[in-house]
Amino acid sequence: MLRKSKKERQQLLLETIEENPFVTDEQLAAKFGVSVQTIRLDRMELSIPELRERIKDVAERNLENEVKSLPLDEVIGEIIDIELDKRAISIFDVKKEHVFQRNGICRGHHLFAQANSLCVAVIDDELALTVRANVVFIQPVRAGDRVITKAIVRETNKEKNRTYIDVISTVNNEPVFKGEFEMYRTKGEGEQQ
Amino acid sequence: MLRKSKKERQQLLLETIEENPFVTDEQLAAKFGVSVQTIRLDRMELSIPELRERIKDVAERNLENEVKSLPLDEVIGEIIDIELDKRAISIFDVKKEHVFQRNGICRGHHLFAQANSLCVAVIDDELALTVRANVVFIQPVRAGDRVITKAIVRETNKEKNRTYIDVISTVNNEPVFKGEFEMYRTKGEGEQQ
DNA sequence: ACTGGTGTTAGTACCAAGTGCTAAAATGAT
DNA sequence: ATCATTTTAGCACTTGGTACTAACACCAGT
Repeated sequence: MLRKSKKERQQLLLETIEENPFVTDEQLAAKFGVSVQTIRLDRMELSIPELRERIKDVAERNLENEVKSLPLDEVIGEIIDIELDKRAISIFDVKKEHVFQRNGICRGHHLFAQANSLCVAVIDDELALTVRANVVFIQPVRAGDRVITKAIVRETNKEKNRTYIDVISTVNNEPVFKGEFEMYRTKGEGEQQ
Repeated sequence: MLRKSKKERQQLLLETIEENPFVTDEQLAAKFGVSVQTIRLDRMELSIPELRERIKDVAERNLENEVKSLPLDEVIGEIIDIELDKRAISIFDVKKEHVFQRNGICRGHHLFAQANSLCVAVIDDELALTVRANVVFIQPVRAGDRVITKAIVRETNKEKNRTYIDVISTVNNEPVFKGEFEMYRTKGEGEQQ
C-alpha cells in the first residue's frame, strides 16, 4: 500500500472526521496505516479535538436545535385565546433562527405558518384543511418582535364545507401581515377526501 | 438538611438528567448530598446510562435531526435546478413530521414554505421579500409524497421593485398546490454590482 | 438483645480514549 | 554522510465511568 504524504493524510483526516465525528484515533490509524501517535500529532496540528469533545459538540448543537425544530409539527406560535368557530389569538416571538441572516427580516413562511395553524386550530372539526389563501406582508418583521395574530371566522358555508377566516398579525399594534383563508372542513355532510 | 428518601431522590435524578444530560455523577452526588456510589446505584436501578453514553445518544439523535431541522432556516426543499430571475425547481420529500397525526395530510404551511423559499431563491438580488401571495391547495399531500415545485418568473417591474412569480407544485405529475407571489427586491434584474 | 433487610458508603481493579511528555527510530533531501 | 522532518514507542496521568466486594448504619420484628 502506497502510503500518502503527510499533507494528503491530514486532508483526508479532516474530511473523514467531518463526515463521521464518531471515529476513534485507533480506527483512523488503522484506516491510514499509521500509528495512533501519528494520528494524534495530526489532530494537534489541525486543532481537531478528541472524540469525546467532538461528540459533545454535536450533542450541544443538537440540544439547541431541538428547541428550534419542535415547533415544526406543532402549532406555530402560542394560542392565548380561542373561541371555537369564532376567533382565536396566538403570539409568536420571532427569534434569530426565523430571520434572514443577511438583513434580519423574518422569513415570510413563518408568518404564514402562524396564521395558517391558527386557522386550523380555530375550526371545531376533526378535519380542517387549507384550500386557498391570499396573504399580504405589510411590514417587515424582525428578530425580537412579538407577533400577535388574530383569526376571525367570517363565514361558514355548510353546503360547500367551507369556512372563511380573516387573519391580521400585528407587532406593537402595527399591522405586519394580513390574510384571507378558505378552509375545508368535514362537519355537516362528512365528505372525506 | 433533611435528606430525601430514595424514591424522591431517584425521581429528582430522572428529572435532572432529563433536563441536563451533561451532568456527571459527581455533580449529582454533590447536588443530592449523597456519595457518588449511591448515584451510581440509582442509575443502575433506573437504567440510566453513563454520561458519555447519554451525550452520544443526544449526538446521534442529532445526526438524524440535522436533516429535519436544517430546513427551518434554509431553503425548504432541495433546489435541483435554477436559472436566476427566470425559473427554479425544488423537491421536498414529505415526512411524517410534516403531516397532521390525525389524518396524515401535509400541513399547508410546509407547501407554502417550499414555494415561498423557492421564490426568494430564484431572485438574483441581495434582498428579496414576499409582499403578497395567493395560494391554492389543490389536492391533499401525504407523508411519503415527493413534491416537485416549479417557480417561473412572470414579470419584473423595475420602477416598482417588484417581481411576480408563478408557482406550481406537483406530486406524481398531478398538481397539488399553486400560487402567485409578488416579491419585493432592491434592484431590477441584471443590475448587480 | 439478636437478626434481617434496606440503604448507603468505601475501596479496589479495570476500561476507553484520550493528553503530555520524552526519546528513539525511520525516512527523505541535499 | 548528515541533517531535518516525520513517525513511532513508551510511560505517567486524566475523566468518568463499570464491576465487584466489603463494611457500615439504621430501623423493624420476634
